[in-house]
Amino acid sequence: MTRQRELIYRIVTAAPEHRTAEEIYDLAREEIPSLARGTVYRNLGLLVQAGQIRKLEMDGAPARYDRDPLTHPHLICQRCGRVEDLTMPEALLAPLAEDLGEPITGYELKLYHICPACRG
Amino acid sequence: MTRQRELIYRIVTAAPEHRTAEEIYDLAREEIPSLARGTVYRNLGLLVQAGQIRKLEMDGAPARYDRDPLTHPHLICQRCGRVEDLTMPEALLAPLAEDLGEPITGYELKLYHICPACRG
DNA sequence: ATACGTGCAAACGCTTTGCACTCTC
DNA sequence: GAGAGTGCAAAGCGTTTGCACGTAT
Repeated sequence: MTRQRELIYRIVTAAPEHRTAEEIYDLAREEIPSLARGTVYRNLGLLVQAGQIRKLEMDGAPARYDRDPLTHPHLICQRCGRVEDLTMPEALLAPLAEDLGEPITGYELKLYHICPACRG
Repeated sequence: MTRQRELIYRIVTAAPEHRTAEEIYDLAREEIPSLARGTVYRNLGLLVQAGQIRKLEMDGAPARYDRDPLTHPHLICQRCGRVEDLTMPEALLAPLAEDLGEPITGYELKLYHICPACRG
């Protein structure tokens, strides 16, 4: 754990925000101005691989990073891209998986809305 | 509807496959060899906007196009990227949306597995 | 003739990567 | 002093776009 990686991890996990690599990069440079963008991407990748954080691909927008590595659904504002975590009764998905007769290795559920702030 | 757009639409809707732009481009050039990649992207975009087909963003892989424009879940092979359509009892999502007390403008549900072919 | 669509190639945005250097153990 | 991690800049990849030309009304 280098200073850089520790900082990046701290930024992702400190707040419930789901930030983009660029946002993390900007925040991190307040503390380590020499930090390189590549280092941010590299470390985010490593943290994801290590199961410490989660990457959220965003449909035509930069990916965002979630401090909670466990699978759970997200509520996404279609206007500003803000992401909120949802809690999902596992029971909800079970019947669907059962119908398939297929072992499911994971899932991804995104709900879209216009957040109160954007609704005005 | 030009010849090119008609062809692209036909390729997407003819088969249940969820093809990438590149695959569609290759297939289309068998019929119109002069077809440009840009034309494929442009027309796919227009068809999506017109609500005739649906674009499926694929998490770090090229997008795929679905002949069914209606929202429905997908079963995706993590190894080869193959996509199958699922039918989702609307009733399943309703309680979740209700809990939010938020108007949902859309959803996206992806289930992941290793398809029989890849499982060997 | 007028508007829309095409082919081509260059640009774009996000992300990854090769490299030489610098830490750390 | 060996191995991992960094900063930098260039490349990569899927996709988009500006432009001049073609094509269909």
